Amino acid sequence: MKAGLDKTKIIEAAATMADERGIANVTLKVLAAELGIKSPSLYKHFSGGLDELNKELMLYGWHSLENIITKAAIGKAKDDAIMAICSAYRNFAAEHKGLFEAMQWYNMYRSEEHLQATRGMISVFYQVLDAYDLNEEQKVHIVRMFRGFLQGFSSIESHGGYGNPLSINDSFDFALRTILNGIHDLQMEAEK
Amino acid sequence: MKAGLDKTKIIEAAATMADERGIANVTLKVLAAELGIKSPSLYKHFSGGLDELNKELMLYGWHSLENIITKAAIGKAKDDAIMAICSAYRNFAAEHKGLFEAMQWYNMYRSEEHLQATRGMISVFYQVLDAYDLNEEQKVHIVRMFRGFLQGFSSIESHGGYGNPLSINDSFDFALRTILNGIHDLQMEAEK
DNA sequence: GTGTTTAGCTAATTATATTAGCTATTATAG
DNA sequence: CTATAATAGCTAATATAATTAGCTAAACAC
Repeated sequence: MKAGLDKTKIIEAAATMADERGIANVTLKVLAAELGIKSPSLYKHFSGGLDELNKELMLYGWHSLENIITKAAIGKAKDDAIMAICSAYRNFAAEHKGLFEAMQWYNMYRSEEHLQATRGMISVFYQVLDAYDLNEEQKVHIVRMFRGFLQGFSSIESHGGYGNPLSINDSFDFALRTILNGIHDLQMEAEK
Repeated sequence: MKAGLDKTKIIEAAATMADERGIANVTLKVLAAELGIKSPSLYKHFSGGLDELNKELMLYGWHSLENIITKAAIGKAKDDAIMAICSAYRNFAAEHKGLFEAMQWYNMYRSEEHLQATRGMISVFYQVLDAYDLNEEQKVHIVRMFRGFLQGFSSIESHGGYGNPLSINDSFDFALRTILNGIHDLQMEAEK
């Protein structure tokens, strides 16, 4: 009973490690070494082993992202708020490549917990959209579009999939403006 | 020299298996068993082992997708062509969950080959966009937006990440219309 | 036909995850 | 405070997958 470890500390260490070496290189062995313990000891905290650790990493990641975009939206509304949370999302993915990987990668074949984990982040989008004159169905479509775009764009960008790095910011802005225009169009229809 | 295997046959078998059980469950052992050989024999075809197999799977996936969206665009132009290739992309992801996983998952820390692999698919988008009056920079932004959206949307959908399954088609249509409107707006500016 | 390549094999090695069982430290009941 | 219970850590052992080494026989080249 030397290293005063708990689940949280271990998950944070694993997240840091994932960002540094990639999620695939976070093994129980090397994680334990980093924490100054032996790998079997990790089972005292995660009886489900590596699998459970990955799941917790996924949950931790989505909760972190939720917090970050929530803070990004403070004091902002409408288009400003949307741009803020989208940028925060993108930055999070860029700064936490490994964790972001875990957030998507893990979810294979386990949608239940993943749905739960993303619920908080999604509700931030819905709250921001409440400031617009949109019906429920429209909001669903818009949130899904944002989620799809943000996840894909961030993922591609993180992996260096966008050849020319020069204007990625411009591409991101272009995309956000395009979606915002779509929202504005729905507004105009509603006002008729 | 019994089983007349070659790289292509092995990759196709691995792809099928990935779609059935998930990419993480495609092990050399079980793949070899499926092919009627022993796992060390796979090294005669892939000296790089599992790693190389995954890379080949990634390449195979992007080339397949390229072919599929190319065919989807035949006889179509402008908005029709775009909708066709986007739907084909989405369907491909839905029908090849495991392979699609490999296409994204693998690329971690190896962007070179991934860039090569996606080039073909990307050029299909550029060709379709040639029918519009857009400058090069605008095309870059639009293609990046499509890629981001399609990858993220398809990935989330495949993993059951969109809670209510009822209107996912509508959400997809909404998103495509939104992006197309963005393109049309650029057109109108160009005509001034 | 003889010689070479090579796709397959078995056996052995390495690496990781995981389980079992032990121990000492911490926490708790009295 | 002391006795007792939990538990975080350990070592040793097991299981499974990837990989390497070296062998063999089928296919092929001439």
